[in-house]
Amino acid sequence: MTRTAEEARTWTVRELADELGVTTRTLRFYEAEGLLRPQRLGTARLYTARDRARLRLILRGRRFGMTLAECREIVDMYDGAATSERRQLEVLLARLGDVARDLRARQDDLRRTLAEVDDVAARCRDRLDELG
Amino acid sequence: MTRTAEEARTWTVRELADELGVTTRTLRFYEAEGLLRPQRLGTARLYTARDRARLRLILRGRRFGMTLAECREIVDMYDGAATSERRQLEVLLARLGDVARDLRARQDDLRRTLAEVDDVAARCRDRLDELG
DNA sequence: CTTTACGTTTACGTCAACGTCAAGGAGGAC
DNA sequence: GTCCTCCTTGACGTTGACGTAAACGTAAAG
Repeated sequence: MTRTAEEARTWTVRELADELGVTTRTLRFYEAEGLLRPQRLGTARLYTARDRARLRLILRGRRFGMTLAECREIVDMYDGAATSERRQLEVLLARLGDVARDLRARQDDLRRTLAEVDDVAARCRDRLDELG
Repeated sequence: MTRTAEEARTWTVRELADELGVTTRTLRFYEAEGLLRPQRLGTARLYTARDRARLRLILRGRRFGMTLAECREIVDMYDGAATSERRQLEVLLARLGDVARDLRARQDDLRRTLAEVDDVAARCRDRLDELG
């Protein structure tokens, strides 16, 4: 499977939905919200590797508790990275900095949470040991 | 400020809400949902350090996209860690393991996301360099 | 004693993110 | 042809997590 072959591949709604664990309703909803713009083959939707990549980004954002509006901002940024307009690149770079900062804050948050959970687990084990 | 002094301190709805960046409506809602059980001074709510700790846990869960039901499970677990019933401790320990696994998966997810964001930012900078 | 600034409960409203249902088109199997 | 299955587009329903408004209590300030 060459690179071009992989990138030329397309998906139907069902294929893409099943692969990424969402319903077809979700895909249509995202399209109505302007997050995806699959091509059409007649009336049927046809998703490219690019659409698939966008969708994966969106779903990851959702897992982090982002709203669809925030997800859209992110995926649009990824698309904007190919521009050649100086001003747009600068704006984009600044936004990316914000996003990165936010992500790092989340990492810290997550680290603390995990440490606490591990701590509670340790206390549990101690109690169990005490109980023989 | 001794330890006991700090732990003996109480908060009104407004104080707690303002400090943790939520509305009083949210605190009352959480109470109605059984996530918080502040004492009463007459009819007024009085939150202890313990309530505050629970609330912080809940809010952190929310930031991670957890539902209130999931948050409740977590905070109840923290409370349950002091039990002396063997069976309950074992169940709790197992659940904690699940939670920890999930958290670690999220960490990986975050790491990948951050790497991608950094990558896009780097490509931006390259483009800017090319443009002089 | 009234005003002002809180607090309270109860009830209904809202918004996001879909689910669900109805009514039908397109294309293959038989 | 006629099923059958999958797809389509609306349109309305649902759920979670609050917001908002009404109607009232309370306690300190002037």
